[in-house]
Amino acid sequence: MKPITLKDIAEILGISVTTVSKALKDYPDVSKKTKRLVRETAETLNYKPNAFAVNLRTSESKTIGIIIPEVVHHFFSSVLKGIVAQAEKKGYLVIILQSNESYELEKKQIDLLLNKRVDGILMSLANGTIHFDHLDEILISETPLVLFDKIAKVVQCSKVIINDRKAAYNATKHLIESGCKKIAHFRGPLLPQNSIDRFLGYKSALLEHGMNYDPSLVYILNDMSFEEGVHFSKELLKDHKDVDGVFINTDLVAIGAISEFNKQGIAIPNDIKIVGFSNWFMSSVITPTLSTIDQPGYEMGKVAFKLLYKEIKQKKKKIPVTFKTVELPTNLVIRESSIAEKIN
Amino acid sequence: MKPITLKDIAEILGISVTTVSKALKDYPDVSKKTKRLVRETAETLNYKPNAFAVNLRTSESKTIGIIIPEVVHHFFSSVLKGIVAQAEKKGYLVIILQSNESYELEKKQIDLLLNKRVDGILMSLANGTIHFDHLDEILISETPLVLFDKIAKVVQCSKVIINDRKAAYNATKHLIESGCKKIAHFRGPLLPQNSIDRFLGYKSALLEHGMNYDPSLVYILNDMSFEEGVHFSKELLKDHKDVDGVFINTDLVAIGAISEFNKQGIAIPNDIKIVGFSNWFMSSVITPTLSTIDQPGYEMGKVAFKLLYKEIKQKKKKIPVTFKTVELPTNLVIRESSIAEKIN
DNA sequence: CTGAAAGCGCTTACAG
DNA sequence: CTGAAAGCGCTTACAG
Repeated sequence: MKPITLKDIAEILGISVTTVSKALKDYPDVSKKTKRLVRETAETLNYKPNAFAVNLRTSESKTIGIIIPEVVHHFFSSVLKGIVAQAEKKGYLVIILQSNESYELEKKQIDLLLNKRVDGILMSLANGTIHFDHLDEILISETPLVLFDKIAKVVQCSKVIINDRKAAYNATKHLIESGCKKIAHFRGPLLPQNSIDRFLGYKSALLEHGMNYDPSLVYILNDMSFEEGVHFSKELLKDHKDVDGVFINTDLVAIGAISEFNKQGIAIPNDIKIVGFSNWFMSSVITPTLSTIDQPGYEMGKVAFKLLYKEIKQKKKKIPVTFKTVELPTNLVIRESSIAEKIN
Repeated sequence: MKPITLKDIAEILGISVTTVSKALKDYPDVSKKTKRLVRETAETLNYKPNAFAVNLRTSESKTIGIIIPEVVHHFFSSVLKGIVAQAEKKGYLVIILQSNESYELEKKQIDLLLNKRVDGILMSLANGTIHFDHLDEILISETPLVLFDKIAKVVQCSKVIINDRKAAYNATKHLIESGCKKIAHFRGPLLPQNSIDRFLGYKSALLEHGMNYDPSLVYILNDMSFEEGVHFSKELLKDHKDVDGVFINTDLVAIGAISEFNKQGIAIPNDIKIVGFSNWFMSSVITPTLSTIDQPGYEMGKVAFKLLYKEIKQKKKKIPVTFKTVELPTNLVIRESSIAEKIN
């Protein structure tokens, strides 16, 4: 069954393709009668404009691309959900690609999206990404780009972030105020900005509260898994028997830690207090419930798309684009794992 | 900066657009010298074929669409990951849409994909989907369609499923063999085929092992959340004090149940045994670890794409398509939550 | 109010 | 081995 075209409708009604096209797009210079006729016919035949032709004519695809490090991940899938929901509202479709934390893949995927001529790109960078020439390609092609969460400060584009440093500072400060004297940190890999920032927040909270900063209390994680939470908790207990607080880079790892501490009979929060990061729903549900930093994934996706959408519109109208960095608020959620001991 | 076109290259080299096009596509009837020249120039200018024009000419977009009920969900995001990975290998990009379990949204999204003229569609149906005329639209448009996991048996297309009934049968049988005398079931909503099938498997396992089927032991869940697991565990303990086993539709709910049983001091597996469904990674990590049915999400995504890809190729070659239903094996994973009591 | 014509950037059957 | 020409299905500036 060949799809119906404008030409088909034009022939049936004995009018020109031009008029059919204009009638369907409700141009003011077409008579009401013709419009009605055209619309009825289009309806009856179930006419659908050929998107390929429209794309070619208008040079836009009404499609954007998103590259994230990992799809099976609570935070990123929340962001994805926010993006897709918002995009659909504005008539945009979303192509999803995942870099698996690899620079090489990320680079290749940018090429794929650029070749596809998407109207815009949304990205959160891979841990393996150390230089950013591949992002320059996006900028050179004048494709609007918005980075979120795992960003590169040097890249000239709009960004949506949280203040990782401040959030980590608050988490650590909260541990101090709950009475912790020796606070460890399970941090992410060395490269990504957010694990650097969280580490810096941790460190400055210690120093500003007159506490020692001891590098041996900082453990560098790799894949940020539950298993790493278990493993490094064991290490921590071996290395520092008197540790009484941990600030952990992400909830999944923190839940691994809780599970290990529970197993070893270390009482949380009495022996050791824990604060995680991300507010994964499991953290409100584990025993003990986990204090954490609420990181608004869905909201971040929504805002990132909105920024991108605005840039796409501006580009179309040839208005010069000014880049914006939106910082979303985070929130320290205090639960059982970090409450101060009751005074006996 | 205007993108480079074939015409640009042709003009620079003083040859025709035809020859440039053929040279780049390595047609045999172009001289080696011309090919080399064209390629070098294309390389230097960073030529990228205009995908819109190629789409229009070839009537294919090298893009497929996927509609799933929910992105933020371990099983579906695993499927999505499998699809995206496999599609990328074959040069296809994936548009992601989510129905939020709503028939209306699902219908609208099918229209979006059809209007976009994707080369194929992959779907897992919403719980709210009761009739399937919207799927007929896909078939009428002759767009290849593969359903996975939440399918409709009556729809004429390829499918990737697990044998929910058999898996549920095995889960329940395992509870019986572990010594349970009174086994409850937390099932999913009434409509989706997979919650029906799992219920039927539960029921037939009981009957075939000479046990009573008592409808009051079957609880119908709605959103299959952790909270529902907590809630219905409370109900269950109120209604049936002597229950000693539960087969639960999905791990998240089962983990809610475990958490509530733990809280009430009901010993798992000694007082009550539990088997879940899906093998979410948390189930291997909770205390006690949860027995469950391993449901291969990533694999399902891979297979679904492969089927779709084959149909896309066949359609292109005008080979008539025969629909296939692939049933992926599941696996009962026995952990602490269901082991038989030791004989004292 | 209507329509002929050009053009978006490719691909490919055909001629030479 | 090379190229002129047609055509994919639209949109839109322009003429009448």
